Amino acid sequence: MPSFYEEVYRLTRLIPPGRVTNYGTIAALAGHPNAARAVGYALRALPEGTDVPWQRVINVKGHIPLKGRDPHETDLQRVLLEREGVVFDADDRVDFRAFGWEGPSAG
DNA sequence: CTAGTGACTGTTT
DNA sequence: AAAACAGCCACTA
Repeated sequence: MPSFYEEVYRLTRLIPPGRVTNYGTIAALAGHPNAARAVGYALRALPEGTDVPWQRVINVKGHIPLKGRDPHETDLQRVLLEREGVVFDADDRVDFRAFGWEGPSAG
């Protein structure tokens, strides 16, 4: 039985390029719809050179808060997403209605 | 097992 | 809309 972390990383890798999703979705796909906290905890533990597209996982606000983390990481998030084709709003936020990813079954 | 912490989210003021 | 409070889960000591 895979650990919660492995599930989170695995599901995060399923997110197609040019799409984004929130922690709640990943948590739900992992089997715990209210474990968004734990999802963020898992992604936070990821290194820089990881093969997990953590940048495609953002909060309901549309981005990752810079609290407790160097702006370099969060800034990289926007850069990576823009390189994938994701467009940011005037408030540096992503529109889930345009780039939101509900899950592998949703397509 | 108990206590503390956090890349979250929803409800209430 | 912004701030404050409560609920949830997993990791660490």
